[in-house]
Amino acid sequence: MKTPSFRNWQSVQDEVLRRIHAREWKPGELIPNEADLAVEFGCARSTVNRALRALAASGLLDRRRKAGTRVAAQPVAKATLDIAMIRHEVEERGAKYGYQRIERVNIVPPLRVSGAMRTGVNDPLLHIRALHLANDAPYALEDRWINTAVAPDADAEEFQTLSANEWLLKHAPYTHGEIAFSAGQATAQDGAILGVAVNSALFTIDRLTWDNDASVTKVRLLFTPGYQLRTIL
Amino acid sequence: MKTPSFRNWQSVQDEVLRRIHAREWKPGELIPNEADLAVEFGCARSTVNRALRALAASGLLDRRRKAGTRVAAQPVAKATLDIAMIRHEVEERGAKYGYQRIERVNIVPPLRVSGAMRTGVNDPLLHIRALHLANDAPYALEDRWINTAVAPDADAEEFQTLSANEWLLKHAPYTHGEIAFSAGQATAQDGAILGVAVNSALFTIDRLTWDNDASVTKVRLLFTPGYQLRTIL
DNA sequence: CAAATTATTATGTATGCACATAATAACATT
DNA sequence: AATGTTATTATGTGCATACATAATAATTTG
Repeated sequence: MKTPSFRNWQSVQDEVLRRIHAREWKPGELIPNEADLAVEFGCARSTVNRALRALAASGLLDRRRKAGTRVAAQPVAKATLDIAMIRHEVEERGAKYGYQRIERVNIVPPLRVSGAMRTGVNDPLLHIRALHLANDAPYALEDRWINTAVAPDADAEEFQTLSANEWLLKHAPYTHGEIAFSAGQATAQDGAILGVAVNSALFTIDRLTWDNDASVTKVRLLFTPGYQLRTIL
Repeated sequence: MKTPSFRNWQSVQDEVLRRIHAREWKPGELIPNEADLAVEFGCARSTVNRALRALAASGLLDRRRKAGTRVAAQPVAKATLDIAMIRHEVEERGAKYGYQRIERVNIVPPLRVSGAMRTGVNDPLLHIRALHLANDAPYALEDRWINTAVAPDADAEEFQTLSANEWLLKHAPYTHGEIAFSAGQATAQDGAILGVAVNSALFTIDRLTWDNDASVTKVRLLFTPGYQLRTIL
């Protein structure tokens, strides 16, 4: 039985996936090492390494120096979500994007906000509430705090026609962040703005971004009922 | 001004990130090409390529043959979620996992299910409803359809003590899938099982997996109020 | 036998070179 | 000026070699 030749990393990776999928290589078991696979596939060892690297990053393989490479015993599926600017999201759905500022104040935030953002309890932050629209209908309600110690230019921005997110993307780079997805019930106030009944289920995204050790912005987005975030596995 | 030497791909990548972050290389602009960066950094061109590759995959850079490499004009943040088995999710939160089968029948599904799974309109599927528990309290309600043409051994499984997801992970590999996150309101029936009021907001996950062109399983998970899915940016 | 040390192994990476490929720029033709 | 062809360029990749590193296995010591 002559093994077909796999002369590039993509076909090596496809064959590896095929063997995993066909359970020729079972979860938890060691697979042949790079050097042996290179001989078998008729390619260079670094080509095998290149093929296996992404599979390890995606959680399908578990690789250890000396111990070798195993098919992950408990594969954890990974779903990657693109967190796009809301304008793009709306426009990609073929709708017309709109934005309305509801409120903009410079105030001392509640403790849960200053605590999360690690700002001083008496430090004022810029608080902005705004509504995003799709075809003139409410799409998402935004409640945002901006740390003007990190983004001082925000103090001069009205955010009347430009959303804070679009402004921040241009003026306040972040190094990392945290994001959470949940379901919450509409309050009377939020429900009135979004045009939905009290206690409607709203898909909720909470996000906090950091520039190294300093928080940049903390935002809560409430999406109108029917909103779905989709991706592929 | 002597440029420090970056002798490995990680430090090259860190420096590239620093320049992007500091807006030395602005969004939308071309950055020096690989060969020039290699000279500047005092390393091999393939080391630069190695460093830039992941940044392109993560959306920070936009790379084109001949045109060169640009800082992405509109960076799209990517959030990667681990879709773990519910048992692991519960146990990682320090709780005791529990499982209760509610129902198991072999029936012809509604059209929206056979349509989504691309099975015949008169083909019976295995329908399983089950409750996942954390510390003996409801955690998630599962409503699942299994395509027994693809996973015929499921016909012999009772799913009395073992959840369908755990069984499928061992017996029915999939090649790809689709997943959607949303917020829905609890019906009277589901609310009663989950022990929550009608119209409570429930975080909802819909998932459909495929083995090449054949659907494997379609599942809807309803999580009790307070559930959050978190990750980092 | 247990603990410490050494040897070995498989992955991780850097390099230089060569070739491949997509795609832009330059040039030629009508 | 518009269209077609060719040349050039920057990324993408394969290869062979060498070295680095983590970590397991084997050997040595008490």
